[in-house]
Order: sequence, then C-alpha cells, then structure tokens
Amino acid sequence: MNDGTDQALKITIVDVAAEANVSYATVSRVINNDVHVKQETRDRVLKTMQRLGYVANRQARSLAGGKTNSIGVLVPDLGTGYIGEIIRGIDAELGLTDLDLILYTTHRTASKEANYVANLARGMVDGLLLVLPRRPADFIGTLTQRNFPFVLIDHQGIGPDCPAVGAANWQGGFTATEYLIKLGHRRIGFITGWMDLGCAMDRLNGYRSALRVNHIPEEPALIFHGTFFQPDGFTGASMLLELPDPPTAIFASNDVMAMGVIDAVRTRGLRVPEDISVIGFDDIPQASMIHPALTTISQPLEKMGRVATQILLDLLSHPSKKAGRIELPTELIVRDSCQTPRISN
Amino acid sequence: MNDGTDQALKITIVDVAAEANVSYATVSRVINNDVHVKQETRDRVLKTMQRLGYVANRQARSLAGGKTNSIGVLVPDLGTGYIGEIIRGIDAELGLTDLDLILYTTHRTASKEANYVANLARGMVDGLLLVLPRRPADFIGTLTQRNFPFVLIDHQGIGPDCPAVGAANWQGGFTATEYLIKLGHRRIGFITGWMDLGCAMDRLNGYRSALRVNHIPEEPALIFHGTFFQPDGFTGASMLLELPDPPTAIFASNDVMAMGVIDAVRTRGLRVPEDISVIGFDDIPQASMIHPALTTISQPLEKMGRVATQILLDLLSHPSKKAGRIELPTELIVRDSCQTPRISN
DNA sequence: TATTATAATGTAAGCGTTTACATATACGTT
DNA sequence: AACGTATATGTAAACGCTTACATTATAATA
Repeated sequence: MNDGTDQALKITIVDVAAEANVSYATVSRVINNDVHVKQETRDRVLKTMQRLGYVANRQARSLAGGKTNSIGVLVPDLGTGYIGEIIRGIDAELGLTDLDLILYTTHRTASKEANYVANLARGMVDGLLLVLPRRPADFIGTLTQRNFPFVLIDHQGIGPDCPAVGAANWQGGFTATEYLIKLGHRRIGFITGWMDLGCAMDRLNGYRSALRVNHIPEEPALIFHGTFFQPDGFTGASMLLELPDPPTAIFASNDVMAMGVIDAVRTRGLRVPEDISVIGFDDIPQASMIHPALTTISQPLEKMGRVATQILLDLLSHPSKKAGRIELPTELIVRDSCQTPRISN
Repeated sequence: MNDGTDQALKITIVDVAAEANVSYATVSRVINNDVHVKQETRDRVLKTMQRLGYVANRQARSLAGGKTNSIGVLVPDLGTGYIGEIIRGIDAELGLTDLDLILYTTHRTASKEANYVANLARGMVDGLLLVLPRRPADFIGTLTQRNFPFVLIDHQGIGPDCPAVGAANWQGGFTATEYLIKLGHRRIGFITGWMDLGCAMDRLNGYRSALRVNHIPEEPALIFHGTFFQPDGFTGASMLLELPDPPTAIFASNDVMAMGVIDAVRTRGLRVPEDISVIGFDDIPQASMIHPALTTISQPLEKMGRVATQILLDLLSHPSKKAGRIELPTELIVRDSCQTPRISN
C-alpha cells in the first residue's frame, strides 16, 4: 500500500485537476464517464485520482446532480433471516452500481412506515424498496402521484400499476397441500400467517383449493390462526394434536412456525415424519439445517430482492416506464419431514 | 392531512424564509436549534415550515456543514438474527438522533471489509460501527491515526485505545462450564466457534479454566472445532456421541450450533436433557422458542449495539475523547436443556 | 439620556460537485 | 488556404444549506 495516499486531508476534484493539468470540469467528466474526453486525458486523470487517493464527495455530487445516489430499504425487522435473505439479494444487485443502501427498520409499526416513506420520498433517497409493507395503501397513492420510484417486495401490490415483486403464494399453498394429499394425508392441519398480509391469505387459499380439488372437505378446526412467529407453530400444533381426530400432517405458513410445530410434535413424544408430517414455507437457510431437514415451499427470497432491485434501477433510469407486479415461482423442496401416514383413515 | 403540503416541488429554506418574513439564515438557525433566535420568531418559522411541508435537504446540509449525518454499519451478513439483534440496538439508539444508518455487508470477505472501511472513512459517513470485524488490524491503524470515529462490536479490540464493545466471553464460557459441572457433569463436550475470532477463543478458554479449577482433566477428544454455523453443531455432536466414552453434556459456542447439537442428539434417539444436556451461547430470540427451551449464556446483543452507538455518538461530539474497550456482562440463562446426568461416572 | 453589552437578525462566502454554455483544437472538405 | 464540423476542454452558475462576520434592535448600566 502506498502510504502517501493515506492523508486524511480531503482531495477534491480541484486538486486532481491541478495535478493532471486539466480543468475540474474535465475531471468531473471523467468521473461521470462522459464521452467527450480524450482517452489520453482520461487515463491521465484516472491515474492522478488513483495517486492522490481521490474519493468523490457524495454529498456534493448529490446536491449538484439532484440525485442522492442511495436507495432506501424499509424492512419490518431483522429477526429471522427471512429479511436477511432478501437484503442479500438487494445488496448483491446494488453492489453492481454505486448506490448506497440506507436501511430503515419499522419494527412492524405501520405508522412509522408511512412516516418514513413520506420523508424519504422527499429527497433523502432516489428510490425505495419496501419489504413486506403493512399498509402500503397509506402511501402508495402519494408516491405514484409524485412519480417517485419504489418497488414493493413480498406484497401482492395494489392495482395493476403498482411495481411489486412477490412469490406465487397461492400456488405454493396449493402445491404443498397437494403433495401431502398425494402422500395419502386427508386430515391436514394448517397454521396461518398473519392474515393482514396478502401472502398469508394466498397460502391459506391455496391450501383450501387443493382440498377442494381433491374432494376433501375443509374443516375449520384444522385451521389455526398464527402470526408467522415460531411460538404460534408450537401452540397451533399442540392444539391440533389435542383434537379428538388429529391431523396426520401439518402445513405451517412459514418455516419458523414449522420449527415450532416440530417442537410440539416431539414434546408430545411423537416423531416427524413417522407420526406427523410437517411442511413449511419460505425455505430459509435453517430449513435444511435442522433434522429432519424440513420439506418446504421455497420462496426465492434472495431472488425477490434481486429482481425488485433491478426493477427499481430500471425505474430510476427510465422514469416514464411503468412496472406491474412480478410473481416469482415457488417450488416444492422435498426433504425429510413428510412421509406417507402410517394409518390411513 | 392537509393535502396542500403534498406538493412534490421542493420547498427550500428560502421559501420558508420568504413566507415567515425572516432571512434564510434565521431559518437555518431554527433548524439547527441555535440559541440566538427569539422564541416568537422561532415559533413562526416552525409553523411556516410545517405549513409548507419543508424537509431539509440532507445533502446540502452535509455539504455545507461538513458532516454526512450518517453512520456506516459494516456487518458480515444478516443470516441468523444474531446480527439482527445488534442492529436493533444500533437502530434504537440512532433513532434518537437524526443520523442515518447506511448498511454495508461484507459477506464475510475480509478484503471487502478493509476496502469498505478505507472508502467510507474518506467522507462517506461520519462514523463507523464495525460488527464482528475479521481483520481489524488491517485498518484500525489508519482510522486511529486519522482520528476517524469508529467502534468495534463484538470484538476484543486491539490495544487499550481501541474503542470496542464486547461481551464477557471468557466469563460466559467459564460460567456455563461450571454450571454443568455443578450439575454433576464431568465429561463435557465443547464445540468451538471460528477460532480466528477472539470471542470464540475466549469462550474456549473459559471452558478450559472451569475444568482446571474443578480439577477435571481437559480431554482434546471432547473438543470439536466448528465455525459458528448450525451444521457444525450437528456434526460435532455426532462425533462426540460416537466416542467410546461420550460426554454427558455438550457446550456449543453459540446457539445455532446448539440447535444443531440438539438435532444430532435426537437423531440418535437420545433426549435433551434427559440423556444429554446442551448449553449454548448468545441467547438469540429463537433460544427460548425451541423445545426444550435452550439453557444458554446470554450475550446482550441488543445492548451491545446500543452501547457501541452511544460510544460512537460520544466520540462524534467529543473528538478528543478516547474510548477503550467495554465489556458487557454475560449471564447464565437457565432454561430446560440441562439437568443432572443420569449415570454419574 | 448616553453608553455599552447583549441578543437577534441579516449578508455573503463557501462546501464539492454537475452541467449548460462558451471556447479552443483538430480534422476533413472544397 | 479557408471553412465547416465534430471533438475536447474550459468557465461559470447553480444545487440548498451552514456559518463567520457585520449589522441592527433591545436591555442593562451609569
């Protein structure tokens, strides 16, 4: 490392210009990849920047250029790795650009959400990625009207002109349920997610449709209402197994609840999958690490992050473009937590 | 909601000044809580800002003020909720200020780490929070020399003048081990973390000391080298249980590995804690949600984030101040995964 | 009341860029 | 050789704020 570059004193465009014997405008052009710079000059400037250890001042660039060079990512929390996967995708895509990721956590407070969005949209960031928004209706109108670029992640969107990336939740719910039916299960317990969220609703509806298509009557007692948190899986499974005629399989609306289910099953002295089959949803990293490895519906979390970011970048460079909802396919990941029921009833 | 405020056209300090019949400097003073403004004027300006829906332009403030009003948080990844907890703490503390959190993930790449730090320190952020840095030695020198504010989180620090927040890892390792010994265990398996990290080393040393103090010979075969990931817990426990004279308790260097351990124990048809006691480290949110609820050493993750942020804020406002290492206490959280061994040998 | 200290406000310069516009240079035409 | 044209570079004016310094209003003191 050349320690000469380590001086803390700010090197500006002007210093570089002086050193390279050009005007600072030319340096700026080099920075911005303007075509109107002779290759020779460009090289010289680039080399000088290197030598001096020049780093562009983002604030100044933003102020002059009218863009902040950063995008805001609003997430509910960072609890389970679920959001982490999405951010990984966002991050990967953003890494290809020079945009910064500014993170905001709402801690699941809807009012905070609207508040943040309102402020952010007023110039703090160039675009917004909203992960699992709670009440997007509160602010989407304003955003759209102002033509402010944003993309909803893991949300079904609102109307046809709302840029959103989601997964095929209904399909996933359907596929998982049908898989269990094909294995021979007829009494399938279901633990819902937080029903305010469209994705939770869709999964439940997928489950219902699969039952209907296979001529299995839906039984309300087999549906337990949870909120996507692990303890709901435990409680839900405990209640389901308490039933006079308990299910032979349990479908949890996400993986962490499925882990709770597995715990509950074991706590009652039963085994997964021998006594009870368990299937989850999400395919978080942990799903493959537990034992039995969890059979689940993979939701391409990382990819959702990537795609959403790509859409946002596109929106950023082509403000007139309209984006709608993109639905990424979900996929059944068969591992070890499901099998044919012992006593088929 | 007064829809009149929703106009996207940028309201600047000048607009506010004109409306409120003051100079824009006065408006600026109001924004910055300068004492030299008459209460009456201040109120009027404040009201005008409200009415016009004024939002300060951060870029301009930064450029003029010489500060970026944002701090960078560098994390290895967002996989397990472990980092999430720390960020929650940072976030909480930052929420009290008007600083933005800019997130950078290194994905455990040491070179990326040094690179980021080098650039960030050149004016992109006002301060840096480095979570679980891998090779801080690479950049701490430069940072210190330049007097750039930063705090290491979950690191033992380098030298006495290096601001760092960590947990009493040695103590935790000691306490956990001694707890197991008090319970009657004499053969205690240990699964290490990634030994490049000081915290992993400290936990192991705590374990060793507890054995020594209690006159239990250390047995190399009982120590399995892991890397903090869940599968290591599974593999490690499997190997330990394979031993001719297997341990009656297993101490995993973090909770996710402890979960792997529990899986392994169960996979072999044994029960926790009846057959094997398991203790973890960290007390991540999941620890209390699994069954049996995991006995573990609580590392005040959220608090570490808070404290580190407080130190950084302090460093920011008093640049001359020197901060050293702060060690937060760890605590034994007794839950259900440990008990007296059945056959005391 | 005059004088001075103090509080409140205004003026203007500058933060480090981008970018429209002006200017200079090089090149092919005729 | 003179001209037009494209290419390369320079000049200067923003961008929206902070802040040192200058000025004016207000209160305290003699």
